[in-house]
Amino acid sequence: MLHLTLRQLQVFESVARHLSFSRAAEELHLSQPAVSMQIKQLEEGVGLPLFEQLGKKIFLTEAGREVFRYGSNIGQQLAEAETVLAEMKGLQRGKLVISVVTTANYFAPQLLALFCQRNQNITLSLNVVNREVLIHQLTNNEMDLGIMGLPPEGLGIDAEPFMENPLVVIASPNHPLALEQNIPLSRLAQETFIVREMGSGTRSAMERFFAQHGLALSTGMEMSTDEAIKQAVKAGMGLGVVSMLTVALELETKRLVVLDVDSFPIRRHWFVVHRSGKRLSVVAQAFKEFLVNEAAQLVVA
Amino acid sequence: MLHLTLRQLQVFESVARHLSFSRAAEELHLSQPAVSMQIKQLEEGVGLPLFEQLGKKIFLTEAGREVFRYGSNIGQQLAEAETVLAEMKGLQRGKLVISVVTTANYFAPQLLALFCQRNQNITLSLNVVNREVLIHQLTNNEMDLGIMGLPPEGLGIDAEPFMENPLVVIASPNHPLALEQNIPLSRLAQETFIVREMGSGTRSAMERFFAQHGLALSTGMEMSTDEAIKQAVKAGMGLGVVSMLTVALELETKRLVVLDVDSFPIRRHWFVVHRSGKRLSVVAQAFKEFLVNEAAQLVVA
DNA sequence: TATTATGATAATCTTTTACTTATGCTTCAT
DNA sequence: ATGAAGCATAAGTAAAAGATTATCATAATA
Repeated sequence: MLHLTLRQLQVFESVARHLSFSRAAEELHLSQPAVSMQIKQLEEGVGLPLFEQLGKKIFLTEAGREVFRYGSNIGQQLAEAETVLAEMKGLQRGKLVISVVTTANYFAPQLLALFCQRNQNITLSLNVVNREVLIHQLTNNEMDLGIMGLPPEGLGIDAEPFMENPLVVIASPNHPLALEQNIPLSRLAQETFIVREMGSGTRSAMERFFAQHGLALSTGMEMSTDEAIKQAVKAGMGLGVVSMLTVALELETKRLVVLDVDSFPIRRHWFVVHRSGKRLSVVAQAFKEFLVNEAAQLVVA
Repeated sequence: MLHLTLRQLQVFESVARHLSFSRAAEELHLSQPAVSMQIKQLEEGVGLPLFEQLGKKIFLTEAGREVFRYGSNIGQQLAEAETVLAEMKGLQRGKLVISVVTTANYFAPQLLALFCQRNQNITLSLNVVNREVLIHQLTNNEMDLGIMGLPPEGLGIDAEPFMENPLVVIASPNHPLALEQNIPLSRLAQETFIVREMGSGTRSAMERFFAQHGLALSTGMEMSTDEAIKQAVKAGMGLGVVSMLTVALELETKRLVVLDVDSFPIRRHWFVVHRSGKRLSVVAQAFKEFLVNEAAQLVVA
């Protein structure tokens, strides 16, 4: 094994550049013998003379030229590493791995795009998965931050709310209840609901809500995306409970209406989550703060 | 300036590979705290955490991945340097810079070719220059070895003879003296000689020789190569004095003849030279020995 | 809940590193 | 031939590097 130190290479580089021990010593603010010793040790480590002295001039040997070449490469690698790491300390560079729950797909991309726009040179990876998978990723440390509506408890997860997430009842504009006001909650017991699959955060929240109010929920089809629920509701196959954010377009274009049911909307929040105890990178920390401080205004607008 | 040591990188590499401090400690035959400390110091030097611990598993941070990448590159450079240098210690690799005097161009390439053939992986650079330039290169250490017929004295040059270099008088086959035998040296005083330029080794040797024998040399044209002299002599423009080696072909094909002059041939040698005190590389040393031991037989054959 | 595995921390010791100054030797230039 | 320049060598020193063992904290596991 080649035994040498970076210090030796550094001193060697200076000597090779000046072709003078004394000049190198000056440059490095060392005594001349200190330089001689470093070179001597390097030569011992390498096992070959690196300089030859003829008269009062010194020259690089062939071996010296090789060491110079490799030493330069190494120096370059170090310099490059230094700048990259320096950039990572600031916000100039970094990688951010984010997973969001299916529903968040309606607004998360906007936020990420905006954040990346502000901080160039940040590489981003976005995964859209369902709640269960996200929890799995979270416990396995496969991501930096997650966005979800219903953080699991007791799994050592830090969750911070950053935006409202009202759940509303949607119906086709042709639905009998479409124009009514102050619909009593109990009235919904007669209706059929198109719901998300088990394990979905929206589904859980919805079930809990109805249970709390002593209502039996009659579920029709199960859909694995909010998009599918919207289509089914549009087609008049029943009512739906979805996040307000997912139906902005449909409301505007009158494809769907929000029913004015008592106790609705269900008040929930979006949370940014990460495994507790995880040391967030500079970038991750910045993104989290970005969400907490600005996301609410940005998405509304 | 990024402050880190190769030791730190080495330990880091092991930890990153095992994703375990304890495993790395085993591999490196160290105690676990020793590993912890190296990593800690590296992290301090870098200014960023390289690992994060979640539960009892550790993960590389983004910064850690970068350090791993650059560290690997550096390790690779070191390994490559090691093999190259190891090869240079043997004869498996090396570079040889040779300069030869113009006349030696008639036999030096054969020798070099043979040497390279025997020792693959040796890079060779051959310069053909005149005597003055060669001496200049020699004093400036611009080459490893030189081949010349008349080593300068008093310039701190080591010269070792390795092959005979007889100088003969050549003439056109039609020359009046062509068929004569035992031509007295004095007879040459009536002839015109085509000579090499001043500073040429052959020219110097020739002048010295005539002077020693009390003869005035009448010179005609000056030529800067032996080839040109041969052409002029062939054309009947005068006599020439050249190294025997340069006219082998012309003698065989009767384009030229060697005159049988008393005291001729001038007995000289080819010398392999280098600046005295120069540390010859393994390759240069080998080539020098090759010349001294084998060149004579090889070129004759 | 007790055990075990893993890493962090503390105290300590030895060795090596990275220098220094003083001095000597060689070569070049005056 | 004498001085100056340049590198090597020797002796000495303060700091650090690189370990060790012992102990502690934490989290997964049985």
